[in-house]
Parts: sequence; C-alpha cells; structure tokens
Amino acid sequence: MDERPANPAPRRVRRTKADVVDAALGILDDQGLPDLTMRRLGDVLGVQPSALYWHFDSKQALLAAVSARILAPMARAGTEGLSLPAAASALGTRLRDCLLAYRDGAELVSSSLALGLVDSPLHPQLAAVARREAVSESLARTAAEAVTHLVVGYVFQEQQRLQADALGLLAAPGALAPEGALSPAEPGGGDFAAALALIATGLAASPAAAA
Amino acid sequence: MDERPANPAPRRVRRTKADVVDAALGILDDQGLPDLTMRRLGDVLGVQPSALYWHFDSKQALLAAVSARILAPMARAGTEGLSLPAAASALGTRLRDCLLAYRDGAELVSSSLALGLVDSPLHPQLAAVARREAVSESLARTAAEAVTHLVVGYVFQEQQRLQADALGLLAAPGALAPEGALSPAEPGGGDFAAALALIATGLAASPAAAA
DNA sequence: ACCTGAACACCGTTCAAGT
DNA sequence: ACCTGAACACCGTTCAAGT
Repeated sequence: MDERPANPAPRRVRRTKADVVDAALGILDDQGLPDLTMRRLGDVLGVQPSALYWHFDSKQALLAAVSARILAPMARAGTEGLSLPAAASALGTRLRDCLLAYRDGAELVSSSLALGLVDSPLHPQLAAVARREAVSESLARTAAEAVTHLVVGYVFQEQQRLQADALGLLAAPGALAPEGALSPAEPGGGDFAAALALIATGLAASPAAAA
Repeated sequence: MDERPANPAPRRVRRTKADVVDAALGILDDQGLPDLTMRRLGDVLGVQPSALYWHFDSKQALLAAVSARILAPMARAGTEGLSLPAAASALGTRLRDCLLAYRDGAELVSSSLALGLVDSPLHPQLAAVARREAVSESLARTAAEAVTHLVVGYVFQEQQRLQADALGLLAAPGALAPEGALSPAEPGGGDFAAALALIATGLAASPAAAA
C-alpha cells in the first residue's frame, strides 16, 4: 500500500502517502471538508499543490484514502459471541463513533462509499458472524448495507446540525436562545438508537435460512 | 412562495423562481450535479450568473428548491388503509422512484436533507398513519428517518454505479465485459427491497404503545 | 523518485450601476 | 423589480522541467 523502499530506517525527507493523509485529516478536523483543498493541503505540507498528484491520481482518490483511515478502527471491532442482530447493532454504534471522530466525517465517507472507492465497513465482520451462527450470508450483506446507510445518513445530519449550532452560538445577532434547549425549531433529535434497534429487531424476526 | 403579483395573466418577460428551478432540473438531469453551476444555469436562462442571486440567496438555497421539487410527488402519495409498516414500505419505494427520476437526485437530496433545507419527505404521511392506527408518533418519526436515510443512501450508491457503468461502456479501452454481467467486480447489487423489508419487519415487531 | 512553476479552464459571490 | 458588468478570491488538474 505504500511506496516506501524495503531497507530499514529509510530517513525520508520526502512525503509519503501516509503523511499526506495525516495532513488532510488535520485540515478536515479543524477546518472542515469545504476547506480541505489541494492548495491548502500543499501549504500544510510545504509543497506545491501539483506535487500531490505524484502521490494520488486525483482529489477523489486522496479523499478515499482519508475515508479508509477514518474507517480503519472498524476492522478491529470484536464480535465474539454476538448474534447477528447484536453484532449489527454493536457495529452500527461503533461506526457512528468513527464518523463522529472527525469533522464532516460522515459526509466524506458517504461519498467515498457511494463512489465505491472504499470498502464496506461492516460487511466482513457481519459475514463472519453469519457463518459462525449458520445464518444466511445474504442476510448479513443486507444487514451491513442497511446499517451502514442508516448510520451514515444519521451522522451526516447530526454533524451538520452541530456546526449550524456552533455558528449560531457565535453569530446569533439579537436574541440568543435560553441556555436550555439547543436548536429550538429543530424537530427530530437523537433517536438514532431507536432506528438502529428497528433494524436489529427486523433481523431477529427474519427467516434466517442457512447459507 | 412566489413573488408573482396577484393580477391574472401577468405576461412576464422576466424569470421567476420556478423558471430557475426548471432550468436547474434540466441541467441536472442531462449533465449531472457537478455541471449544475451558476454560470451554466445563467447561460441556459440567458442571464448573467449574478442575476440568479436576486432570486436565491445562495447556490445552496437554489439546490434546496430543486430538491423540494424532486420530492414534491411524495406529498401526493396515498396511504389509506395501510398499517405503519406497510406505509413505511410503500413510501420508501415511492421515495426511491422520486430520487431515480433525475440524475444525481439522491446526492442532491442527501445534502439538502442533511443541511435541514428541505422537509422530511415521509414524516407527515407516517405521522398521519400513526394517529389513525393509534400507534406511537415517536415510532412514526423513527420510521420516517430510518427509511429516508436508507433509501437515500441506497439510491446515491445506485446512481453512482449507473454512471460508472455508462462511462465504462463508452470508455472501456481493450477488453469489454461480455454482454452478460454488468460491473463484474461489484459485490452487492439490488437488495434494496430486502433492506426496506428489514425495517418494515422491525416496525411490525415493535412495542407500539399508543401516542 | 519527488517536486516546482506556470498555466488552463474553471468556480461562487458581491456590488455598484443600469432600466 | 430584475438584471448587467466587472471584479474578487478562489478551485482541480496538467505538464514540461528541474534535482
């Protein structure tokens, strides 16, 4: 995955793919996705924007690598002893945490996922659970896709609201809302858990034929 | 919603908000979202790009109006005699049709929805069903959000694949895939229906206390 | 192998001014 | 009320050339 040579202690002065992704994650987290431009990234790395095209074919490819890094903790999630519904629920919660860990994480991952530039974060684990539990693998795939879309959609909305509220706190001209309720006119808040449970319940009630 | 004066047959020569949205939908459908720029839209309307800022505060506001038009058929969907799970399923299918009706429809609606610039397309109808069926309104809201995120996520991915395949058919350099299978390496295809059924099943099995 | 410098073909938005 | 013209401050990407 990296073009670093085989000899030990390479003492690089040049940037590597991982360095570029590091810098991009930094910009993403404290400036947001719209400010993650090739020019700003070049500035942070002390390099011309055009230099980035030696490391990545395009900005989309770069963003896919950033997405993969955001999703990396998903590969280390344990599902030992869990049923398929329980695993789907646990992995959905964990995916939400991964996306919330970086500003605009859900928006970024959403598009990398839609473009097929990053792997489905839940499928390998849920497929393994299905094999162990003698449940249909196609049900596992359906569960992975349903939970992924649900979580990404929820967190996308959640992160936009977080930023809107943050701007509101700084830029509200006259009447600030009392310190009680955030976002007064906003209807639906945090029933993410209820929605995730809906899918788990559906899984538990599904005719789970053997693979 | 429109600034057209009250007298009948106004014989306008100037553009109205609806005209701008019409033109935007045209560009969207046959050039795609990345080509829906204020400059191209000005060209189509025979107007300077800056003129669009008299009709809309920003490009985002314009895109929200386009999203609302794409979602307009949802308001005319009937749910008479349906249970909450059946209504959720039927409306989910109809939402998919709305999004598929325009190129990049899901991507566009996804961001308008996340930014809170467009109304939830399923909530009013499902809330009405819940009242009629004496089911908790919070369950209806959860169902509306879950189905919406699921459908939008699925169709987003679906539309990206459609375009990738279309490009592949035109641009494939040497070996074209045999006319049998589209997108050979693509893993999961069309179990959208299965995922939607998962939510409906979960709804049917939920403890639906009265509102 | 890794990067510079310069260019190309664009963007969204603002704003004074016109009619 | 509706729009022009010009400007501002940006974009992603390519490509010859350097080291």
